[in-house]
Amino acid sequence: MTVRTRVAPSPTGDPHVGTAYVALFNYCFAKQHGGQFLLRIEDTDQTRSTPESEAMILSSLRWLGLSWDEGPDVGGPHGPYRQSERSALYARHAQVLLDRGEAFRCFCDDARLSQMRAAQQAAGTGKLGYDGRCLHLTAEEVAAQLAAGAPSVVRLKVPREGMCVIHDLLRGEIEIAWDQVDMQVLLKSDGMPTYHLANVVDDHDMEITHVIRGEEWITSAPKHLRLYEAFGWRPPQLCHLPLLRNPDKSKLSKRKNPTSITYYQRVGILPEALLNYLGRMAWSMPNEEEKFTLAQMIEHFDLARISLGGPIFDIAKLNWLNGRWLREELSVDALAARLASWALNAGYMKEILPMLQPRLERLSDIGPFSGYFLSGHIEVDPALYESKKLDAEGVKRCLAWGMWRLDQLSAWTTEGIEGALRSCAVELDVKLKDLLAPFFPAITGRKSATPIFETMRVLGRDLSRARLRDAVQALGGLTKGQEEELRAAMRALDARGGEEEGEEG
RNA sequence: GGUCCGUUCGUCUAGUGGACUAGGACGCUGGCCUCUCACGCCGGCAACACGGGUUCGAAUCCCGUACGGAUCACCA
Repeated sequence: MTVRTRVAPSPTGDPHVGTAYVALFNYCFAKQHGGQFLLRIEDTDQTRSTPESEAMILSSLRWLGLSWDEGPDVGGPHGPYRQSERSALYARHAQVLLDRGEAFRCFCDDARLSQMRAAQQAAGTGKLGYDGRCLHLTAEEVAAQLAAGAPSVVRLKVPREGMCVIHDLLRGEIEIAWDQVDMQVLLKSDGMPTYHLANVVDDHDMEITHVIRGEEWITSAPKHLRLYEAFGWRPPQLCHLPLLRNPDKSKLSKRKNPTSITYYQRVGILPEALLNYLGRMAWSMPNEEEKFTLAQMIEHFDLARISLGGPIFDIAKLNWLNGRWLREELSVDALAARLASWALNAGYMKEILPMLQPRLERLSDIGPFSGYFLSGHIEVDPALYESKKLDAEGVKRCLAWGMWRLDQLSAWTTEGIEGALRSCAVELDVKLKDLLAPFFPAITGRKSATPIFETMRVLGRDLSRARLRDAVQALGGLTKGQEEELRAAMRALDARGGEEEGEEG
């Protein structure tokens, strides 16, 4: 049996380092066993998935040097590799489950479900999850509802007693009582599958032998095992990797740490070094060498060398490792070539020069003027943030509010940035000029500079965000209370709420 | 809160019952090298969460406690 592993990112945001981390381990495991590694796009969430995000994920993983034997761009015998193109397959399989009595139609709407949850919460018995109301519908009742055009979902039947035993390659046997497992929705009312159904159907169809994914999936493993059983399929080996953490130990998130691969690319981390560092997360070479290539990692890879405590993503150590790669592996020629492909090239010059040209008196002015277009982080000088119109708290509020509004932008364009910041000024009831004042030092390190919207656009979302965050932090940061208050105010302003990124593993 | 997973220096980790006076690396720090800085080299600080067992012997095995994390969606 050939080993086949996969990484299955959801194209709902920036390419996440966690995705690369999980991809790396899957890749090494497969390659070491002479097997295949595939890439599958889990875009069943129609409202959040975007083609731009998918493209960035693919190019980021390629940039790192990871390649896949089968995937949406390279094809393969088990395609398509994009779940949105496989809908018919899931609907068919949901029907099989319905026919076998392993699943049931459910007509409960949002209102009833939230009412049910509220009641369960109030009862405080600790028993949560779908109460099984539609489980008792007769075939006639279901047919009648369907005929009447009532929207419905398909839910999985789950035993109400007994234990589910998960065999985890890293942790041994994990037992979870079936009554802790919800009767998961498999097919949404829009006809799309949920992650759980699509994942199981695809892993089986694509002959995945080992599912190596993040620890966050442990508690839904019983649902997956139940599905394999219901279909009569043999489940793959499961292996749950420890999660990458923020310095405060919580799951790595962009609110607290840069998480986008493109950020690390932008600040000048070499792909080899980032991959190397990710390989050092929870794993070590037998000889404890810190620096190694992908080929060396494959050669020595061993699941037994994975430690289970969640590693904190430490940028200081990543920087040190990157420095070693820079000075130990690159000749001056090679370094020059790297710098050229990074930013010291005509393409990038042509992006920033239109902003610079009107401000130049001598060619040499390019030095002081272009510094912030090439730097990573900017040193924060509090004096530059002093404002006649706003107090220190007001300045921080402008920066934080603007940063969050910018986060909500789906496309990072000059117009989008301008629009977002203009509405911030209205929302905070300050003049645009006063709102923007602290953005100049935060983004460029100067009180005045090139046009801020276009400058931020060129710098990119990740770096702009990181610099804004640095500024807020260096100005004393927001207290938990202030942050909560501000976020609440923002939530109140827009009834809806956009939230954090998520990805498979 | 229920369930599950985890716990070795601040951080990444080595360690799979005796070789542990717990090793390496980042960071911090003292020094050397040196026109400065960086690199490099030498040194220092710093950890087995706690309590019970099992054993001749426990960082390593078992139980409990504490702490941390994840998860409880028609998101993945």
